[in-house]
Amino acid sequence: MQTIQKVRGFQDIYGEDAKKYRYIVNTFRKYFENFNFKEIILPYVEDVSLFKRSVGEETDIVQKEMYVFTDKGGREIALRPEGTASCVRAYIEEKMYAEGGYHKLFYEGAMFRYERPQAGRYRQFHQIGAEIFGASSYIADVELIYMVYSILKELNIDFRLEINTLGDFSSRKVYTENLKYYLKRSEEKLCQDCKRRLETNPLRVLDCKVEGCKEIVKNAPTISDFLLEESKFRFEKIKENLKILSVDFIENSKLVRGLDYYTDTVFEFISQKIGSQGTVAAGGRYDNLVSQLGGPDTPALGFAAGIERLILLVEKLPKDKPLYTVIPLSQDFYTTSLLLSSKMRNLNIKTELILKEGSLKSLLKLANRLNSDYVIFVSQKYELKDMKSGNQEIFLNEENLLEILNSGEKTV
RNA sequence: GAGGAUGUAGCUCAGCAGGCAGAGCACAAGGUUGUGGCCCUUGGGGUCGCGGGUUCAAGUCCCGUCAUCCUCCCCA
Repeated sequence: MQTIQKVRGFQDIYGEDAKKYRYIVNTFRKYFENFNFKEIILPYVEDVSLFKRSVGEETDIVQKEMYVFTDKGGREIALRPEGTASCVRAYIEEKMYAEGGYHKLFYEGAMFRYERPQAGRYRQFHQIGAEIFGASSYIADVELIYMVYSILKELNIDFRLEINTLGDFSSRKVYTENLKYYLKRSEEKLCQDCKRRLETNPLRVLDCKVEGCKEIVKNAPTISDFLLEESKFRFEKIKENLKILSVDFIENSKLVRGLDYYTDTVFEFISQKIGSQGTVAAGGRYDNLVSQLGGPDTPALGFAAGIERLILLVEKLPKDKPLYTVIPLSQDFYTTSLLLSSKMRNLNIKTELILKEGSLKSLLKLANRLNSDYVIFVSQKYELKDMKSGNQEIFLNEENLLEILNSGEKTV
């Protein structure tokens, strides 16, 4: 019979990777909790137009990477390619703004983009991210960056942080026109990709790695000449405060983001250890997006991290609890073993009850492969064996054994 | 969407002048009379990714296809 394989670009995450996945998510959640972000559990599908209007009609994500289908009611639906759009939609639709103040939300889950699979890049991938709505102060930018920085530090990942400012919508628009005008004059010397970028996203040309393009970009107008005082002030304050918080960063005036909605602050956490330019987390401010999607004028900012990419970078997992493996020495002791295991688990002891039959040798071998720290042989008596030292101690009744286990003193 | 590499045992891979499909690890049994790891012996395991073609003969050559990895593009 022909076996069925998983769909291209999709993956089963199990074993060590699943452990890393959970560890990463739990670490993020711990910080979200401490920074008082509230979880929002979002749908995996949205109306296609949501992404067209937020991510940008011209972006690759919308143009060629979205999973789009028509449902039985004739609705044009997309599997979400990112989380921010849904978050903003929910903020508006649920009228959170009506409560006043500001809102700090986080989400986690699968995203879908139809693209060529690569290391740390899948068609279904997972992001964890957070958004802040209604906070215009630069202190929000600082805190968001600081939080992500702290999380990645705790995960013990090797990364660098790059930050930039794109200015507000109008000055960015003016700048983009100027840049385009400048690049047009040297269009012939640009690489094929950049000729295309000139039309789709001129800012991207700044980031091109081709020598010829780098040469042209060198004398191009820079965004800083077009920034409003307000934007300059924000950026300076952010840098100043990040330094005070001991956050290491690199100012990269060529850093641009692929999504259309960013304004002012943008940042990227990059690790050299993975390919594709190595971005593991990124985000920025998007002060116009909420109103653009029909909500009240609301400043906002956020970030998202790619969990698969982080899995590639996490090396050490926190230590597991010690494992106790219960081996009944014959079927006569199955019931006794079940009772013992159940009592151990009630004491919050990680307990593996051996579920198969076989020679003692094979069962002990199995216990060894399960990385058992201790084994308990069950017969008329109980024998506690320390797998590291090989020492054993005999207990004549369950009570005495449980007492020792509960006290945490392994005398063997 | 463009370019390149690779698919042989559960895993890592060898085999290519077309000529009986292999090794190490893992697994199982035993050596060791219910006690793991180290060592030794023996054993079970394969549609050589899939489909077609060339040939007396194809894992090996040719075409197609699917999948994986890498470089771009793009993104987290």
